[in-house]
Parts: sequence; structure tokens; C-alpha cells
Amino acid sequence: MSSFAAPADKVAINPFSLKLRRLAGLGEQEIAAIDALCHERRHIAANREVTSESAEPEHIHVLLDGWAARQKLFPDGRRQFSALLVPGDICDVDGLFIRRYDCGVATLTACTFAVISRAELLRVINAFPAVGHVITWFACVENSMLTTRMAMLGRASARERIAHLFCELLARLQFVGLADGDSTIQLPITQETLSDVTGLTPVHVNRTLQVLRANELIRLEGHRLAVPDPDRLRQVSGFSPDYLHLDGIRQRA
Amino acid sequence: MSSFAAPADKVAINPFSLKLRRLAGLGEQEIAAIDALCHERRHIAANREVTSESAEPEHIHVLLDGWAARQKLFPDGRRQFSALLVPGDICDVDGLFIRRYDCGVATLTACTFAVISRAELLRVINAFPAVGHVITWFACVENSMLTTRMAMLGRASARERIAHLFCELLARLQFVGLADGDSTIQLPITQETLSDVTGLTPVHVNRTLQVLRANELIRLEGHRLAVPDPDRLRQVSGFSPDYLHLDGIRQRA
DNA sequence: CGTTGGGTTGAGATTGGTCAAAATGGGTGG
DNA sequence: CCACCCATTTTGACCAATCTCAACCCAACG
Repeated sequence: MSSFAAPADKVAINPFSLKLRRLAGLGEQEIAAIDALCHERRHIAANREVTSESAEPEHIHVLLDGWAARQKLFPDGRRQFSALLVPGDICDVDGLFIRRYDCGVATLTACTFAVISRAELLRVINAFPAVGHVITWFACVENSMLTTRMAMLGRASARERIAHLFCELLARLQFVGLADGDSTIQLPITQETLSDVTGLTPVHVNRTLQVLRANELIRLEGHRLAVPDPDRLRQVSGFSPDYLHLDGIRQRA
Repeated sequence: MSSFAAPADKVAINPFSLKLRRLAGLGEQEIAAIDALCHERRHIAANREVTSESAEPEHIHVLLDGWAARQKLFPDGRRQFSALLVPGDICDVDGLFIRRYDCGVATLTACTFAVISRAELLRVINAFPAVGHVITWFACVENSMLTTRMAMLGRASARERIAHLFCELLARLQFVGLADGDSTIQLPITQETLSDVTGLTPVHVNRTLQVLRANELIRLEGHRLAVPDPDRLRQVSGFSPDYLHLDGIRQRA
């Protein structure tokens, strides 16, 4: 069950448009061209695969409501999420130029996607080179996020990983207007999901959360995460928002 | 000291052109335009920073000879490599559209780079949209590689991580013609470097290598890695080369 | 030769994993 | 409104992979 009030169809301005406007540095004409591509909606229940690892993808998905994740599955059942997706995120840019996905997208809650035809998007890119640049930029930002998360997986403690993740989610959700105040968000995911993002065990996530709570770094009840002192959480985790590139695309000048 | 015989300047066809030709699906005209950008060379000694995390980058580096790595440094000295770079690899595509690098590139051996002016590359992209698509594709492939390595960091044992890395290097170096036979490569890096790629300690890398040697999965002497039975190593590590996308860019048709 | 940068080894500490059971809590059907 | 069910969270006891620290070795090189 999604935890956001209004169905995405009715949201005045959807979070993807919001991101485009605030980050992409496009003209109204180009934004309109992209908006025109996003007419089709798809609703998917929680815990389903959106794209699986196979087949030449013909559609790009943009998450408008709910939470999803990019996942890599091992044959023996191990799972690692490479990204948490929140409203406004493109799920599978790579589908544009890659033959086969090598990681899938799964919903964590009920989700609403905008489904964009790959062929049409390519047409728009040809008509408006700046749109192509924005797509490349999105790919680069993802790169940056993957790199950062990788550093955390490789070198950070459980405590740092979880704290860092929370800082990131706070920043991202705030950016698309889904934070409540400046330090509280809805976190409609289970501890098992957290474990698949952070590369830990559910049990260890649980214990680590308890420590964070005991240190009063977070308050986490039900699906609501509150951070009493964001700066302190950032310090504990070494989080700095630079890698999210919330200051937008670099102009070509 | 680079371990490859001929200085890159004298190599008949450089590994980057080779990759472009085999992967990018470009016409001769476009390839020529790119080649024309790659006239400037830069030689850098081992263990130096090529790009650091700051400043609006004005140049893109393509590695022609030697080994390098993308790295993320923690304030307290911890380090994680997010990618090993071998000849033919672009070091910093993101420089095109990103304001500030959030991870640096460091040389592991003496290196030769082709230095491409960002402005000129953007001009070529404008003139030939297909070149822009290839750049995006490169970014997507990197994404895919990061995702895979991330899954290994999050969920694989030390043994699997190292074995997987070796499989990957074998495949990549073979692709640019730097493997000797089909199962031997030069590995001009220290165990400490391996530890920074795999998120382990140098000591543990050492012990794990010994196990791999004892199991006759690898032979590793000096800086030469030989894999007696590549299939077995792939099996042990769960490696499949799909994520490297060595079958090239997807055509737009 | 002496120095130095890897590589190797050992002993002991720790973080995080495993397995299994118990508690909690929201949602559903009666 | 209650009883039950399931998923999720929490707890406990124990274990294993990996880390830490420190020493030692060895080959390359000045």
C-alpha cells in the first residue's frame, strides 16, 4: 500500500516533471515534449518485478508514486539492491541503448509508473539534443550514486551504511517534496529491504537500528523515520549530498 | 612501470579505437571525428591523481596504456576503488555533464592518456548525434559494471569477489587484445590495490589468494595471472560476462 | 650492503552472520 | 468486537569470516 495520499494521476505536477524543471535546464518546449511522452500510466502491486533481466526493452519506466528498487539476484537466492527508487526516479534509462538488462526492477510498495516508449523517446532526443544530454546526465548521476553506495558497502560499518542511507533518502525525498518538515519521511519498507540495500542481514539491520535509536540519531516507528539532528546523522555517516547532484546538469557553455 | 611493450604512441591501432570500432556501431566519418579529438597525449607516473574531486572538468581522459582506478577516499584514509581502468577505458565520461567529480582517478602504473577537450567533444556530439548515443551507452555500461561489483561487495565472499574480479579482467583485457592466450594476463597491481577494489584488507586478500592458488583456480606469480580452467573460475565466482556488454551498443532501429 | 616496498605468517579480537524461537501488530473474516 | 493469521520485528546463543596488529621475509634497487 502506498503511503502517499493522492493517486499520482491527480497530482498537480508529478515528481518527475518537478525534477526535470529543477535540474535539467531545459526550455519549455523540450519539457513539453517529454511531458507528452509520459501519458501512459501503469499500476503495479507491491513485490512484483517491473522489468526482468532479459529481452530487448521497449519501454522506459518513470516512478511516479510508491517505492521500488533495482535488484541483482544470485542464482542461490542472495539479493542485492543497487538503488532504491522513489517518486521522480527513472527506473531503467539504460534500456535506451542496452540490449539486455542485467539487473531487474522490483516494486517495494504498490507503484504507479509512467511508461515511455523507447522509440518515441529516441525521436524526441533526435529532435532536441538537449534532451539527450539530460538523459546522459541522469545516467552519470546514477553512476555517481552507485559509486558512493559502493564505497559504503566496501568500507563502511553497518552503522555508517544505514545512517548514510537515511541521510540520502532524506535529501532525495525532500527534493521532490515528499519530506515532512526537514527531517521526517515516510519509509514504507521493511528491515529486510534495508538489509538488501546495505548488504547486511535483516537481523543485523535490526540490531543496528536499535543502536541508532538508543543514540537518539533516529526515531523510527511504524513506517515513519524522524531524524532529530540531521547534522549529527550526517557526521556519523560521512554523508555529503554532493554526489546526488541536486544542483542540476552542468551547462554546456 | 607499465608492463606493456610498446609505448602507446606507437601502437598501430589504439585500444580505444579498437573498442569504438567493435562496440559503437559508428560510421567511418564519426570514428574519424572522434579520432581527431584524441591527438593530445599525457603521460603520468604511477600513484598519481589524474583528476581530483573538484573544479569544473574541462578535459576527458581516455586510458591508452597502463592501469588506473576510480577511487573514493574517506576523510579518515579508508579508500574504495569503484573501477579498475585498463587500456581503452574512458576515465571520466561524467565530466561532460557533471559540475564536480565526486570520485577521483588515480594511476596504478605509469599511464598514457588521450586528453579530449570537453568543448570539442560536445561539438562533435552536436554534429553527430550517434556519438552522443555512444557516450550515453558507455555511461550505461559503467552503470552495469558498478551494479555488478556492488552486488559482489554486498553479498559475495572474499573468495567470490576476487575470483569474479579476475574473470572480469580476463574478459576485458582479452577484448582489447591484452591477454596472452585466452587465460593469462599481466596484472601490474599490488594486493593492496586488489583489497581496495574488493573491499577487503590486504592481509585477507593475501590469504584468499593463497586458497585460490591451493585450489589450482589461479596461478599468480610476479605480475602474471594465469587461469588454468577459466570455466571453473567463472563457476566459483558466478561470473557471466553479460554485464560487460561486449556485444556492443543496441541499434536504434 | 642497507633500504624499501610488497608479500606472508601468526595470534587474537570483532563485526556481523546463522539459526531458531518469541513477541508484536496490522488486517481479515466471523 | 474478537480471534486468528501472517508478516515483520525482536531476542538469544553461538559461530565464522574477516580484521587488526605486529613481526618477518624477500627481492629489487640504489
